[in-house]
Amino acid sequence: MASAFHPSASTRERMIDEARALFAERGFYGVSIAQIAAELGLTKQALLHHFGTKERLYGLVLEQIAEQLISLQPRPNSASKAGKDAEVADLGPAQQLQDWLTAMISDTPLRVERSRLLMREILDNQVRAEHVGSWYLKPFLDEFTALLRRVPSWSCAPDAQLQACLLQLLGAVNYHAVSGPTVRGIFGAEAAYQMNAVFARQMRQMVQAVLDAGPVIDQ
Amino acid sequence: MASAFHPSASTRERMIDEARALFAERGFYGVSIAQIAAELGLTKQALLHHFGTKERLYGLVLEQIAEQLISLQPRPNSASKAGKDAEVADLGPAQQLQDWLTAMISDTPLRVERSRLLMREILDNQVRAEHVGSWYLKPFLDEFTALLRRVPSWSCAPDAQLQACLLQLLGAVNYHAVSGPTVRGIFGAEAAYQMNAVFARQMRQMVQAVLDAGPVIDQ
DNA sequence: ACGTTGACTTACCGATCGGTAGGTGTCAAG
DNA sequence: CTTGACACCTACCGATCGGTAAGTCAACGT
Repeated sequence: MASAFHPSASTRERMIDEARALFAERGFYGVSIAQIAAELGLTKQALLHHFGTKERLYGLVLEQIAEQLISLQPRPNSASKAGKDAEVADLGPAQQLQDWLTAMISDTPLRVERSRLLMREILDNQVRAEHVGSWYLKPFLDEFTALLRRVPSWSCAPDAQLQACLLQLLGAVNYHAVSGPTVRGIFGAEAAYQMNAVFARQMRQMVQAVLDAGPVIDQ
Repeated sequence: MASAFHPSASTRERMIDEARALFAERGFYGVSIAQIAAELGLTKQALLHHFGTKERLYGLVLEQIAEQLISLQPRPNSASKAGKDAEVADLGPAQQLQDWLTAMISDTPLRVERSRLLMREILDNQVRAEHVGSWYLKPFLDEFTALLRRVPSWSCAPDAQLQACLLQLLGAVNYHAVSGPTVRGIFGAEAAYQMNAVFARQMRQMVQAVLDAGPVIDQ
């Protein structure tokens, strides 16, 4: 098994990368597998050979994203290491959550793609969920919920409130990256640049405000 | 011109209504004009007869939405009327903005459709903007910006900051309606119901926090 | 009675969709 | 040298896409 030399794994990755870029830009129905393949200098049958169906390719893209988002979390679990992990564990869960959300808005192209896909998936899910069994992004949201539950003022709130709060925060955070290119198109690059410089701090203020406010007391 | 009896105008409206519902649910590329027509008991050629192209139909849907969103604004302009308009004028622009955003989250099906379309348009715009001249929703955003500029603490901020702030707020507000059905699908109707009860107040807190914070000072 | 207009139809068009069938070429193991 | 696995190909499928052409049909003004 000298598959380390074999370029096949790398091709698979290139396929998923290109699929992610195009799905993010145009949406599931807005891209054909032939277009994805053409971008790679291949035919659509090469894609179908590796993934079987367009739906499965899309699913793999989303699963990869969920993993990436989870990996952005400041990790306190494997606290066996040493100093730095101990520090992370010492941070309050509220701060960890802040850091996690902040880590999501580093303005890399990859991050923009992730946000766009996240948003699109939430928009399209109810339609496509009828054809697909489970939701690709649920593991990520579950992990996220567990962290918020460790915030003292939120620990007693029902699950629904935690999820509502997190979806709201995620929406706000992702919306930034999503609206970026559109803003650039409408108002020009200069305005977009200024807005980008502002967004990060503004978003952090918002997250702080929501977390501080705590859950709404059920009347 | 006894077109009051003629059902044609009504048919046009029915077409736009159905188009809005389906575009909101599945996106521009996710629906065909034949599907829209089938839902109305017509053929796709009936739609093409009225609107020429799919793109134009979509554009009319968005223009109608922009008008509706603008009309949700508490109106201080035509302050010639009497008492109630005077009251509205007396409300600070910050409160007007709050009210406007709040008015957007009344949980009607129409409102959910509007939010979904708004979000989809922001996602798709950069792709489709290459084929279409201008942006259908710009009038709405302009009106919105003008109102924020009348808030004292924001009046001196550059346009870019106002637009950034508004896009952020709009995103948060609309995200609520958009994520609703997905949440319902994932966590069940009961959780979704609880979350819905929470969202309105949470959103208002967030808006308040962002408005109070004021623009970020350019360093 | 006649012509016009507008709503809506059937009948198409070429292009493209996702997916299947059946290859070809390469490479490594036996 | 053969065999099998794998990556990727051409060729093709039926369905559907947005859009065009040429009508049919009822209601209208004259």
